[in-house]
Amino acid sequence: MRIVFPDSSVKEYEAGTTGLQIAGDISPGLARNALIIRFNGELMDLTRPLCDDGKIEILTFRDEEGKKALRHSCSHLMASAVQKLYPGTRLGIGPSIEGGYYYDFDIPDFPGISAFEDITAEMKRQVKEDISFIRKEMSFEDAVALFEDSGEKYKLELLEELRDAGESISVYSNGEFMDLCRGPHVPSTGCMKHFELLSTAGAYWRGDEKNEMLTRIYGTVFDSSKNLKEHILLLEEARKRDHRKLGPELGLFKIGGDGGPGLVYWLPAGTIVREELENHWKKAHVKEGYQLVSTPHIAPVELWKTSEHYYYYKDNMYFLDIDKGEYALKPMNCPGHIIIYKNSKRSYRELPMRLAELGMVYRYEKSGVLHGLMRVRGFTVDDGHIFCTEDQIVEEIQKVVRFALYFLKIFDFGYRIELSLMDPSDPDHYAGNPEEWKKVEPALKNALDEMGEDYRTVQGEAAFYGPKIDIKMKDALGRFWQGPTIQFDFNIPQRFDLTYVGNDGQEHRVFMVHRALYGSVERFIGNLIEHYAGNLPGWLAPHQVVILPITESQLERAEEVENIFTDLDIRCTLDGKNETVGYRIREAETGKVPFMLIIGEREAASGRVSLRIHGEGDKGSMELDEAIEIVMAGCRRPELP
RNA sequence: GCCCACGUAGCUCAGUCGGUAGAGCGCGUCCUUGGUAAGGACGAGGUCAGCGGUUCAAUCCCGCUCGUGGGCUCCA
Repeated sequence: MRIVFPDSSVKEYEAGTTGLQIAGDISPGLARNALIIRFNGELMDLTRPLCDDGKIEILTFRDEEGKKALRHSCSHLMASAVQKLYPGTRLGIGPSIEGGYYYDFDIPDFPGISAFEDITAEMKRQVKEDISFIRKEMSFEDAVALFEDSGEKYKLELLEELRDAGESISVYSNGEFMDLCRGPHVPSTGCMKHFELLSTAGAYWRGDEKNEMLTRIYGTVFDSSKNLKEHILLLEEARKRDHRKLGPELGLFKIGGDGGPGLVYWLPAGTIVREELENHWKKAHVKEGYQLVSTPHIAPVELWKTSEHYYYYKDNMYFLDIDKGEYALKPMNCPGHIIIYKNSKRSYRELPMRLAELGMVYRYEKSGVLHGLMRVRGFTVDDGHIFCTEDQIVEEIQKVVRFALYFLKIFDFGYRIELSLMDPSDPDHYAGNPEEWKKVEPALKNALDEMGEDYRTVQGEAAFYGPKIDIKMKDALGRFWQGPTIQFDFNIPQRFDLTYVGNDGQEHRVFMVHRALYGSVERFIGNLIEHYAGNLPGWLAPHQVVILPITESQLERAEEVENIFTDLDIRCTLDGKNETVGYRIREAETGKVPFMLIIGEREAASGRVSLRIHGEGDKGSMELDEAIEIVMAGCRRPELP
C-alpha cells in the first residue's frame, strides 16, 4: 500500500503494517514518542494494522490530538486503579480536558483525597507493567451484555445513545479493566510515566443537577517529568497569586463572613485601586465621546417587566416592597440608560449617543458558585450603551473594539477575539427582526475584518437578543479570562420602542449596543491581582512611596520629602516607626510598595535620598530630583486613548 | 442549590484518645537610635463559628444552622 507523509513523500508498505512500525521505519525516536496516528483524517491507534493507501500523520505529545489521547488514556489507567482498589465502583465518563483529564466515578465509601496515595501507587505499578491498550469492536447487543454483567449502569445509558445515533461500538481494555470508548488510545500504560492526581470534586452525572452526584478525580499527564514539573509549578504559582489570598493580605478587600456571602467590602487600600481604575475609565470614556450618567440601584418592577428581565432573569433578582409597589434591585444597568435615552425625542443628529456608567448591580448567585471577587452578588459593571443608526454600526463597533483593546494593552493582557453569531438552524430562538440580524451580523464581521484583527467565529453562541463580540484576555500565566464584551441588542429597542427622528422626518428604530470593558470592576481587579501577582503597576499601587528615616533625627527631613511627594500627587507615607530600617524595608517589600526612600544622616545633610525599588533592591544615593523623576515615571497614569 | 472537605486569637497554624487552650506573626508599652528583607523585653487578645443533643463534664462525640474552600451547574 502507498503511504503519503505530511511532507508529501510517498513510501510503499505491506498491507497490515501498523502506524508504530511506520514510525519506527522513520526513526526510533519517533517510534518512542509516537502516541497515535491520523490516517486519512481519522485518528487511530498506533497499533491498528493499516490496509489501504492513505495519508499518515504520526502524532506525539506536541500535537494537540496526541496530547488528548495520552490524557484520555491516563483517565483509563486511573479508572483501572480506582476500580481495582474500590470494587463496586461504577464508571461515568473520563475525558481529557485543558491541562489534564478527569474521570467521574460512583465509588462506594470513597475515602476522599487520602486515597490518592493508593491510587497513584497502583497506577505506577500498571505503568511499570506496561499493559497494552486493546481495541475491540462489537455489536450493540454484545456490548450491552458486557456492561450489564459488570453492572455499569452509566455505560448502558451511553450505549443507548450511541445506538440511537447509529454509531459503531468499540471497547478498550488495559489488563482487566475495560471501558466503552471511541479511542484512540496510546499503545500501552508505559506511555504514562509522568502523571499526577490533582484534586477531587463532586460532579453531576451528565452535568445535570437532577442526576446523582459522582466523584470526579482530576489528574494530569505529560510526556516528560520536566513538563509535568513545570505544569505543577504553574499550578503552584497560580495558587500563590490567588487574589483571595493576596487581596486581604495587602489590605485591599474583605468578602463575605459577617458582611454577607458574595458581598465585597473595599478597605482603604483597595478603594484607592478601584478609584484609580474608575477615574481612568471615566476620563477615557469622556474622551471617546461617551456621556457619563448615573442611575438608581432600584427600579419599579414594571420596568423589569418591560425589559423582560423580570420573566427570564427573575431567579437572579432581589425584590423589595416600597409603598404599594414592588421594586427590584437592578441586576443590569440597561433599563436605566433606556429611561435616559427616552427622556426626550431623539434626533439622528444626536447619534451615536454613547451613555456610560459604573453601575453597581446585584444578582442572586447560588451560594456554591461564589468565588472571591470573580463571582459575587453585588458588583460594578462598567456599562456603556451605544444608540446609533444602521450606517454607524460598523464604525461604532470598530471604535469599541479598539477602545477595549486599548484597555487590555494598558495592563499588558494578551487577548483572543470571538464573534458569536446566531444558530442558523434555529432562527426562532432569537428576538428581534430577522432582517436586522441579517444586516448586523455581516456588519460585525466586516468591522473585525477591516481592522485586521484575528478572530474566531462561533455559530450559535449569540445571546437570544443579539450577536456579540467577546474578547478573552490572557494573563501573565497564560490563563484566559472573560474580558470585554460587545453585544448587539435587538430586543430592548423593540420592547421599549426606542426611536430617533431621521433626516427624512420619520421615526426609525434605533440600533443599540451594550458593552463592558472591565466587565465587572471587582472581577477585573481580581484578574489584575493575579496577573501582576499583587505587584500592581505604580499608578494603581495603594502606597506608591514609603519614606524611611533611619533614626529619629531625620524625621524632620523625612516630613519635608513626604510633603514634596504629596504635593506631586504621589501617595506617600512616612514610616518613622521605632523599628530597624531592615524591618521597615521588609515590611514595605512584603507590602509591595513600589518605591522606598531611605533617609539617614548622610542624606539629610546633603539633601539627597537613597532609593530602593520593590523587587529590584537598593539603587543607591541620588539627588532628590532624580528620585522624584524615577518615582513620577513609575507612577505615571496610562495615556488616554 | 448539590457532592466532598474544612471552621481554634486580627493572620498562619499546634493541641485536647471528653476534664473550658498554645506557638509564631501582627497589635500595645518600654528598652534600643539602627544604613537596605525580621533588634530585645514585657503585655493585652479566644463563648475553640452558632444553636441544640449525648454526658457528672463538650472546643473535642452526634445533629442542625451559618460561613469558607474544591468542583458541578450558572455567570460579569
